[in-house]
Amino acid sequence: MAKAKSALTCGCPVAAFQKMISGKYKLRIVWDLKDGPRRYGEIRTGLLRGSDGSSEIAPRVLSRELKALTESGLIDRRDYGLVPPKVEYRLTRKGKSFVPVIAAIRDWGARHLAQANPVEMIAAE
Amino acid sequence: MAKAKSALTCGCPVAAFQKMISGKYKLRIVWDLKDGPRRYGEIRTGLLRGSDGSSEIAPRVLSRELKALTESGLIDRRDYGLVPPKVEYRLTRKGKSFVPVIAAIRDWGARHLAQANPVEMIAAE
DNA sequence: CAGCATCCTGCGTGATACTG
DNA sequence: CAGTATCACGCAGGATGCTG
Repeated sequence: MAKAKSALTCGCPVAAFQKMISGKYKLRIVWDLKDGPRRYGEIRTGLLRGSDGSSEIAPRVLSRELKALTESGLIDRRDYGLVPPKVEYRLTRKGKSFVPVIAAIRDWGARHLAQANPVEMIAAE
Repeated sequence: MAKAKSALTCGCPVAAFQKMISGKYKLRIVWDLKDGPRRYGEIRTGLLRGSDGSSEIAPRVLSRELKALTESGLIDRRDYGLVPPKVEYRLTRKGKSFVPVIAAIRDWGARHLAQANPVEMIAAE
């Protein structure tokens, strides 16, 4: 069995998953978007909060992550095409289906990675 | 709320998670180990099967992944200290608790990433 | 406001050779 | 068998400046 073995799916969804969420912000972006559409600047600001204070996020980086996520089909880009520009990103159906997975990751992380005080971290959001 | 904000935990388990499983093989190693202890060579061979045929895995790479996983507390290294060498890697309790998360990832990946034929991929293992 | 263009740097990854 | 040592490379990611 398991005749399907193309390079992308590679018989191992995990590899594809890793590629899809590679990058420091992709997971967090999807997570932040779970509450509804957000504008570019909002995402950017949201990522700074909670980050390890590593200055700012290069627009180039965020832009690429966003584009990658769009091409992955997790998020959708809506350009209102006006001046000043207004662009919103929102989760696609696929993206929404992915949220529980991130929740599982967060939950596990809160239990096993947070030596600090897990309770507060869970209550954090 | 959320007073805890060290760089490692960073108020965001996701970041720590990403660091922990960064690397192409870590997730797959943990997954392969879920069935029981495995020797270095077995892991190596196991990783080749299902990989995108990108030749072999550099020992240096596998070694580092294994060491990182050990330091993360996900796996445990047991050296039998004999000649020829025999070393087994097995999941720790923490590692075992992580398996369901990978399962969730695999499950989601099988449903949303496998354009080929998801049914066979699920049945694959 | 929401990006794109350019340069630069560190690290993850691969290949090869060697060792206890 | 289970690694370590060394070299090399590509790419993610940061910094800065500019644009429609």
